[in-house]
Amino acid sequence: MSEKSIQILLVDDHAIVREGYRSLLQKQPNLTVIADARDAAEAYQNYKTFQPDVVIMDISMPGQSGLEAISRIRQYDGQARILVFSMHQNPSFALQAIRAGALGYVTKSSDPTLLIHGIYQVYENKLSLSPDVAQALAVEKLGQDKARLDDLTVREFEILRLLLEANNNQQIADILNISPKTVSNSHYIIKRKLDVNSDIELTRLAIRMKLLNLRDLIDEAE
Amino acid sequence: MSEKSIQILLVDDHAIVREGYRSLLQKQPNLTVIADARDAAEAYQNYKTFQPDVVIMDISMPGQSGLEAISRIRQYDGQARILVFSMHQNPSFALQAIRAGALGYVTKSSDPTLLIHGIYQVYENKLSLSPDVAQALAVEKLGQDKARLDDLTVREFEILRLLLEANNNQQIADILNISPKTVSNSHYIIKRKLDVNSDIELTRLAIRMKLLNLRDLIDEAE
DNA sequence: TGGACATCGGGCAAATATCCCGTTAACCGC
DNA sequence: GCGGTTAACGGGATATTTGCCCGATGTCCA
Repeated sequence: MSEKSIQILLVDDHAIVREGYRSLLQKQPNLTVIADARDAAEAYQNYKTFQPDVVIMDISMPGQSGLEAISRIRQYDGQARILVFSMHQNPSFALQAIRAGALGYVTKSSDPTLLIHGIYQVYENKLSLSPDVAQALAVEKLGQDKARLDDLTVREFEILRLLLEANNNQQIADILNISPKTVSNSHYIIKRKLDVNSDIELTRLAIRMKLLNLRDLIDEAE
Repeated sequence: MSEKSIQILLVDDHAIVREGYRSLLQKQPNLTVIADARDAAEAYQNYKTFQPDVVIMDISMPGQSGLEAISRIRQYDGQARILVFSMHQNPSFALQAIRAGALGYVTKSSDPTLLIHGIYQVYENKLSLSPDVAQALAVEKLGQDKARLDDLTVREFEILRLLLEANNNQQIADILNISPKTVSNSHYIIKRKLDVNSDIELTRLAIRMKLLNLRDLIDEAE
């Protein structure tokens, strides 16, 4: 055990979840939560201010996503150690998070000890994936449908996510601070890479790939 | 202030979130967490065992849903006071929860004080909705959402169905022996009648309305 | 230092969307 | 049968988007 405590920055948009982290992590003598943040911009600011050892990040946040925050933090500090703690078991999310610069990916439905373990792993610059995601990623290698999704760059994936939330090009441009023309170009590239000819096909594909959360779409319980 | 503490049963499948509840609620002198549960069956059992004053319930759980748990608990005890604490801002979820027998619905992104406030409200058998959901529900009432599909003519409905099967305008024109221009016009009218402004929104709406059979799209079960 | 990639956006022709309009035909109550 | 109503069809005109190209810049890495 090291004498020095690991300094942690928490990023999650839900107050109750931040509260849970704090309570859980405080039981670990070697872990100290020194700051938290509720969105990508605040995460970046607080990273610069507090220089934490490890960042714990939820990637499903409204507006600018966790992926964006990961990229920006890693751009500022190539040594930043980021552990994603996400509700998505979909391995494509994990893959994109790792590509954006995360070192770890643990699902929220995992046992809390896995989160603790992941923090120590990431602190030592080791990759850490929770078993469910690791297995899903392994299985996925065998499939071909998902391979196309993995052809997307991190940025394209981000734009796809925003498109699926029914933002138009201008809104996405505003969120990402880029030109609508770039969004439009990416939109086209995404469709070409995914081999679809229309937004309807794109949306159907996204549902099959579980990029779109059905629970958000469906009113009645099944 | 009452002398007696309010006894609470927590239901959530995420350990980290249960931890957050405990930490948050323990700070309130009048609230005591006497039990928790991680799924619908356990919630029902523990309700019978502990007879809590208020149940705090997450409705997005794997397997049997929170809505089901609400129904069963209310069937067992028509006086049960249940507060749903959910990540979904979609007012339809709130509506269904209330219909199932919940007395309150607070979103997880709300300020934590709203949860505390909601608990006291529900304890006194008062309805409690967080402002974001209340507003969304109100807006929905004014609207339109359900009957809009009925505004479509038979022909428009037919064209919509073909569009959703990922046919383009020319293919539909060939199938129906009409001009592509007519298909294009109908496509536009459909979007206007359904009040959407992109095909992505159109597809999402179609899924909500169950025009698109999810089973046709999704191979694996959730 | 050179090569592979990612990101960003301009250009431009082709296609489509959007909103208007008129025509035809069917149905319905009286 | 006769107005009234509504559905179906599709042309015209313009605004907007799409599809595909291109080059500029930045980053990572061997």
